Amino acid sequence: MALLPRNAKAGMEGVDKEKMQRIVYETSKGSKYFENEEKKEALLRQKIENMRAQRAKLSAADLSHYQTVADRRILELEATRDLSRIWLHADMDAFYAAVETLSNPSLKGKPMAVGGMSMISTANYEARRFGVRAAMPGFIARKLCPELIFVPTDFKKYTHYSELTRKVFEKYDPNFMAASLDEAYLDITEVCKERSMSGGEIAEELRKCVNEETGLTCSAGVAPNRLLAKVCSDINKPNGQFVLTNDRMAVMTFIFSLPIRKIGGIGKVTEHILRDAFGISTCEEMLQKGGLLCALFSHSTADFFLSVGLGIGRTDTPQVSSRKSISSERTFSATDDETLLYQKLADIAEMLCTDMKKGGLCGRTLTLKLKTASFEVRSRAVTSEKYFSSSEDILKYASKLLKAELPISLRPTLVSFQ
DNA sequence: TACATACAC
DNA sequence: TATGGTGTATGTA
Repeated sequence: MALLPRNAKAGMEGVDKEKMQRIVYETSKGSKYFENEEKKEALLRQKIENMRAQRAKLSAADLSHYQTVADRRILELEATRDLSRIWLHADMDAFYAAVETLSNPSLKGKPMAVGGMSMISTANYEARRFGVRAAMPGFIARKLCPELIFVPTDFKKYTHYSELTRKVFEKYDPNFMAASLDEAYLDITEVCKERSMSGGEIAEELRKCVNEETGLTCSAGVAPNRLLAKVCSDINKPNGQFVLTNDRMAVMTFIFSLPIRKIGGIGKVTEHILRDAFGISTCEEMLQKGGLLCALFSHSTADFFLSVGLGIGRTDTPQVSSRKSISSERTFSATDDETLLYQKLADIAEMLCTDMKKGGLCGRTLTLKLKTASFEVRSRAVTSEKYFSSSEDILKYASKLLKAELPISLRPTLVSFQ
């Protein structure tokens, strides 16, 4: 059985979820994609079995040792808790879909998705009631909702509206952090102080201002750190907000009942592992099983899990770091025609080169990413002594990597790291 | 460094 | 008919 869609959202009361899942399953079943997903799930189950076995091997002495490690680490993390800042996470509601509705008001009230038959970027709330989701292929969405209207993506438009929202964010925090076109983190500590307003009042005003400037709605979360603010912005979505006060007890009460999947950085796989190998579903259980986590995960991963259990997150504003990689990838229908594969490779190399020139970037490591006809993903890399940026160099290294993989039926991609 | 995974949007 | 593209982080060998 396939795993649940990754964003089974609220607002779905009175909806036949079983019927939706059956439609998704029936539509996917038997496809190459589906078979690959099953293979991946089998590997995950294997991994979970391995972790259970490792867990069972721990002696009483091991357990008490790791409990001590966890207890000490929890104290150290607690000492770093910072309740002095107020963070706001702003998240535009169904952003791409909302922008498209602004430019075509006849879409209002109708189920609509931005994207095409192979992939959907965003669905409006009317479409979500049918189970239509971001990252769902359009042909499945249409089975769920035959009336669904498809609108092609138009990034220029979304970038324009994104800039309008950022002009508003800037007024509340000149150093705000843009997380994507439709999300941002703002440290509103100073503006709250200067204007003697609460975080909630600032959030109300900011959302009103965003709406006046763009005609779009957003939701906001206000909390003592970014990790919590992000969780909070999802609680009263759409067009709502939620405030978590800067109080240790309030934070602990809030975080303890929270399902781990709500935390940014904990996805489908981690949720599955923690639940099936350790019986952890809530953040409180992260703390309770801290010893096991310290025994079986790396230092940094265990630290992350424990800090989640404590509701501790980043409160600093990191300076914008330079980017670490640039890539260009295209998926096309599978072929084993080598001439055609080299032609596709040359096209992608050209696109990558154009982007690198635009950004004034060059790289030393080139990674060729290959998607096989059966949806397996492989990557092959080379590092050269000197930096390169010309399409000839890119194609030279990429062709060499591709040649070593032939014959193969592919749908490729290109990545260059610097 | 090479490769695979996980995650976010 | 048909399951994306871009970037970051991390674990492991």
